[in-house]
Amino acid sequence: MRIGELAERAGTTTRTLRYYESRGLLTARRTEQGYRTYDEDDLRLLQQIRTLQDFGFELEETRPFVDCLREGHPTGDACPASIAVYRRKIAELDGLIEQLQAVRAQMGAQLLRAEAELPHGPEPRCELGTERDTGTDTEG
Amino acid sequence: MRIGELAERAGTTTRTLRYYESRGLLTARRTEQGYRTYDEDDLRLLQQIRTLQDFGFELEETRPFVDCLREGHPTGDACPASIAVYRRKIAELDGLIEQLQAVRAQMGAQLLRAEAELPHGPEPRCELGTERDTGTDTEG
DNA sequence: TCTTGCCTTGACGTCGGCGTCAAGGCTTAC
DNA sequence: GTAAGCCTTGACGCCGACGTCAAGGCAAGA
Repeated sequence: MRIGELAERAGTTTRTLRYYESRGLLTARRTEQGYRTYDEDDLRLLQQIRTLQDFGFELEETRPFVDCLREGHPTGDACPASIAVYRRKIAELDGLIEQLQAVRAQMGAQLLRAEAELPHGPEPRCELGTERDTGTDTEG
Repeated sequence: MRIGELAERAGTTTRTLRYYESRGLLTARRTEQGYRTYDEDDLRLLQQIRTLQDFGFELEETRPFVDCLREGHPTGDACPASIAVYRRKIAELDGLIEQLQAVRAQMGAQLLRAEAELPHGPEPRCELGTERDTGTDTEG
């Protein structure tokens, strides 16, 4: 298939595929006329990249998975290098989540304080019955 | 005080302060020589901005807090507009945390699966005695 | 033949929050 | 007088993952 079809099947754009190629992640055969052509393996490789991107991976971080697939493994994470990246990203995620939860807690406290100090009391944003609940729960 | 001192006291750079000024967030009086001068109120305003930035606010989102302080309120969140931003950001945070936790769970599962399918079993990354500890610390 | 629609390469634009450099002015110390 | 150290404005650079535009080639259909 050519670049337009691959892009559409993967739910992305031709620009993105050319960009991946420029980064050395997605190579293409060429027709005599210079058109890029791809096969189903390329589609799988591309889907792997997109999945990881959706997970928040930077492009460079997808490279071990791409290499793994290129080596003939059935999945991109069937290699130690990919697994190492998984581990690193999970640790990053855990740290980030922890940070965000801390910020969330601080902001929640600030909000409560600020609301309490407002001249006219806790601003009735929208009347959900009474003030029994603000709708936000602080579960861990 | 002049820009250098303010920057240092706020733990930031002169470039940043000029940038804030260009965005209309931090105004300055001028000496006859054209030097920017600031007072303690400006420092407080700047600290407010920096705190919010640390919370992950975009500059534009700090504007209501800045306006609030300029109106003479003791804190930047003593105004309805600021509180509205708090609420929005908290909702954003909650959504983001939820997303990240979902991604985290998926990646954890993927990692387990991939490890299990590795030829030589679950890769002994490094032998830390036994598996008594995963060693995650919370960086600042 | 002409239009339509795919493809090519190349190159500049975007966004946010600054970093960094250039060229120069003011003041103070030596 | 000159070097140091502050300040000024202006402008380009950076990062990541592309978007978008330009100018043109190739193929298929009316």
